[in-house]
Amino acid sequence: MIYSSELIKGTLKTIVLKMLEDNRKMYGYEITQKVKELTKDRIQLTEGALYPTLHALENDGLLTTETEYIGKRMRKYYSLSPSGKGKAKERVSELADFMETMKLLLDIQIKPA
Amino acid sequence: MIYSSELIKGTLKTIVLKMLEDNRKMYGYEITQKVKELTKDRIQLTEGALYPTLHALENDGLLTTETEYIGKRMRKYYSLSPSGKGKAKERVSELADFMETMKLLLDIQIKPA
DNA sequence: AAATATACATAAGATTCCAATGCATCCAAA
DNA sequence: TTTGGATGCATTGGAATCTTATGTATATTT
Repeated sequence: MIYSSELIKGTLKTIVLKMLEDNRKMYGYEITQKVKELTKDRIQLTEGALYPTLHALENDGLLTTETEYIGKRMRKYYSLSPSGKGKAKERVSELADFMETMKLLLDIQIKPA
Repeated sequence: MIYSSELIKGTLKTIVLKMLEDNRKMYGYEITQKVKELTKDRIQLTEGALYPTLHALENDGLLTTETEYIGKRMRKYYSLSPSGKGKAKERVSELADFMETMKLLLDIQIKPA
C-alpha cells in the first residue's frame, strides 16, 4: 500500500526528530533511506520536503549541524540540540496520543505491540 | 492535551467520511459536535476547514446533499454516495495501515483495543 | 561509457488548514 | 424584553506544508 500523500502531512517533523533521537547524528539522505527501510518502502521522504524541514528545525534551534567531506562529496550531519531532545519527546508523545484518539474516533483495531 | 494543528492535516477527509458512514446523514455543525464529543474535546474541527472539505467531497461525487428547514433555519444534510461508501472504507483502512507504520517507525506503544 | 546511486539544494505551484469575519435564527436568562 | 450565547451556513486572506521539477556535482556499478 502506498499512502496518499495527505497522510504524511504534519508528521514529517516528528519523524525527523525521532530519527535523530535514535541515531544521534544523521545526514539528509541517510534519513530518507532509514525511513524507507524501517517502513518497508511505504514512506519515501522527498528531498523537496525534507531539506526545507531540516533547515526549519535548525532555524528553530532544535538541530545543530556539522559538515564533513567524504572524498569531495559534502555531508551535512544533523544532531538534536538540548531543546531538540525535549521537542522530540514532546512531538512523539503528542502523535501517540493523537493516534489513540483517532483509533477511538475511527473504530480502528490496532494490534498490540 | 491539545493537538498541534499540523496533525489534523491529512485526516480531515477521513474523519468526515467515517462520521457519515456511521451516521448516514449529518449536517456540518453536527459533525463538529460529534467529533468533539467522541474525542473528549481533543479535536475541534474549525468551520473554515470543514465546509471547504465538505464541498470538495461533494464535488468529487462522494457526498450527496439535501436541504431541510428547521423553522426558518437552513440545514444542509450530507450523506455518502455509493462511491463515497467505498471511499470511506478505503480511507479508514489506509489510515489504519499508516498508523501501524508510524507505530513501528516511532516505537510507539499502542494499547490494544 | 552510461546509468544509477549518493548528496546537497531551491523554486513554482497545489493543497490544506486556520483565523477572522459575516449573516441569520433560536433560545434562555437577566 | 432585550441581550448574549448557541446554532448553522458560508467565504476570504493568509500561513504552512508538501510535490514536482530542476539544478549541481561526485561516486559507483554495469
